[in-house]
Amino acid sequence: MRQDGDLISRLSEQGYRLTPQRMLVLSAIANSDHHISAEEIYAQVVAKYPYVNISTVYRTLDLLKRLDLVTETDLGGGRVRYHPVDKGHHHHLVCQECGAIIDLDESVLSSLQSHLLREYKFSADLRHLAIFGRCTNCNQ
Amino acid sequence: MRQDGDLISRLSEQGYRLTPQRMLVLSAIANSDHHISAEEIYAQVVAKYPYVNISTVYRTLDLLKRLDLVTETDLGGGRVRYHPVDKGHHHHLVCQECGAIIDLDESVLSSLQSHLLREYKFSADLRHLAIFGRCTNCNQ
DNA sequence: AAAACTTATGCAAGCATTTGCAATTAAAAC
DNA sequence: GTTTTAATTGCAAATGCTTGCATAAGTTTT
Repeated sequence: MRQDGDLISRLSEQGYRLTPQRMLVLSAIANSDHHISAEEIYAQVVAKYPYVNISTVYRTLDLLKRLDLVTETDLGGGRVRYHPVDKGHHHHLVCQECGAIIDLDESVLSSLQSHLLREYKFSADLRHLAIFGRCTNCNQ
Repeated sequence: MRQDGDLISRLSEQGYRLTPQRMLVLSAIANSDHHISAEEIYAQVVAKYPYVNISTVYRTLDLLKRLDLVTETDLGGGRVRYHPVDKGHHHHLVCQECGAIIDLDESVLSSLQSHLLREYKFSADLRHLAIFGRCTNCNQ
């Protein structure tokens, strides 16, 4: 709980206003123990402060992405999920058959990252990738 | 031109009906020289056969995905793009700054694929991946 | 502390895509 | 060749997310 101080101070450092709406979005993300969706954030925010629009949630998420404070990952299921950068990066293997999600350490993709930088001079953002496929069970 | 015979025969082999709508979607994909979007397919289809609904286009694309005849790739820009599987797989490095797209040979990810299979028993679908990041120019 | 400027929000409309349902079409059974 | 059954479509509504615009709130200048 209450690890949102970091996100909040980063925002104000950079000259952004700490509106009530933003504070609520920030603490919803910081206090969540999983990869949270915009809809889930919105539900938490509205519970405390009813007159907030969901577009404000999306705009705040957009800001946090631009400032590299949260990562955005599409884990399937039709909605994108968010995770604070300072809680560590990792990747996900998503089974398209049963929906199982296997967490993967960041290091698994680090050689790919350096390969792309060396051969293509491309700085890949591989902080939070979802790789789709089939897990052992579903691959029979 | 006219490489859609393959897609069409594959569909009928598997017992699916070859409706006019499907034929038009199929030939739009097969005759396109780039990664085509649903909206582009729809425009081509409607030009020849006006009473087609866009949901039919999406449903046909869905069918083709399930049958592994086309791949779906999110290259950014808010819409997903489609490509026939038999025209070869490759990956894309997408620059989030300038939008440049660098094509990447399939082989670049084959060692990752075998690693995931060996270590995690996960059969990753790495046929047509988009990796986001920054190209040389935009990375200053 | 009022005026001028900038930032952030709410609202409504828009976009790409999906889905439920009823109507149409084709295939299978008789 | 009807009847029964199943597959496919169109339509309209819904979903997740984005955007334009007017209002509101906060900053800066004077």
